Amino acid sequence: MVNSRFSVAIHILSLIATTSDKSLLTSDFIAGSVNTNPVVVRRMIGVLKKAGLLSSHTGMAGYELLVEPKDLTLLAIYQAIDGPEQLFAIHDEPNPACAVGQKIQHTLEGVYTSVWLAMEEQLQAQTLQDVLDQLRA
Amino acid sequence: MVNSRFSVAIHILSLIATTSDKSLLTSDFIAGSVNTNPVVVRRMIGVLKKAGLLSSHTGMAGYELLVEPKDLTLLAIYQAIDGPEQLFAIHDEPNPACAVGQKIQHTLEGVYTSVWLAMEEQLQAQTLQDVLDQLRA
DNA sequence: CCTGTTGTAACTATTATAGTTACAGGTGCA
DNA sequence: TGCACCTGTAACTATAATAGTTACAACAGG
Repeated sequence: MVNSRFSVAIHILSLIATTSDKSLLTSDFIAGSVNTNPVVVRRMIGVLKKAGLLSSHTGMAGYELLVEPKDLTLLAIYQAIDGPEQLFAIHDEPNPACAVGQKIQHTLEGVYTSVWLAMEEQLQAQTLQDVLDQLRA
Repeated sequence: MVNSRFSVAIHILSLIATTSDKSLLTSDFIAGSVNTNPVVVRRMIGVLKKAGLLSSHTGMAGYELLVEPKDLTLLAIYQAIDGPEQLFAIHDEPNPACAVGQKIQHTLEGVYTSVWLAMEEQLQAQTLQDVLDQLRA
């Protein structure tokens, strides 16, 4: 099980997308919905902002999306948070004197790449708008 | 990034599958190839044994696969290790008084399920034999 | 009986994640 | 101008997962 940052990021972006009164959108308000600490929210928002997904201004309430929900794929959100993440860790320094140890890392990389590509395809196929539609349903 | 247990498990199973002289197969020998502690190996083997993938006998060197490499999918290995794992964590107790908070968990579960199914398909499509072939190549 | 092995419990170390406190500095309004 | 409220960020703590280690009981086979 991986961390919950992806879930929190989607929650935050959904909240920003669905709240029309921007003056309500403070880190404190968002933290109340996510049920966490305002600083955790501001930290996450800083990451999403750096990735160009939203804007904010010091000292002023109100966050705004910079990408239309229908154009914002979950993959873009995922990448904003975790960067070019690797799915599974590979144990380092297996014994190079062993036939298996020598090639296992490269082999596993191939295996994990195919798994990751399948995942990526799914994340690419879903947008924030899809999430919003399901939230409304 | 997830832990390296999946990688270690595949390494161990590959080693067992490719070592014909079973008397060499001690937890110490395997640990030397993986580059970890013998106890870590024995612990992992205990899990794989419990899942019915291999056999061992107290006090006696030599592990043996109970499933043919061509019939042993990576999914089976994955499930042996992590059980019915969830891919991404979902933050708990989002605010039920909020429209987003109220439905986000269920929505995210749907999203993550679709991602997991794609992953599962990939893991199901590859067997230990495929790994062995790549190790030999 | 002795050596080497497995199976396990118990402890420590390391790291990632999340939560918290604190505060500098911006914003806008009375 | 002063004040209340906000963001951005650093620094620290708490918790939990993972891996590594030590220790030892029990078994196998010469």
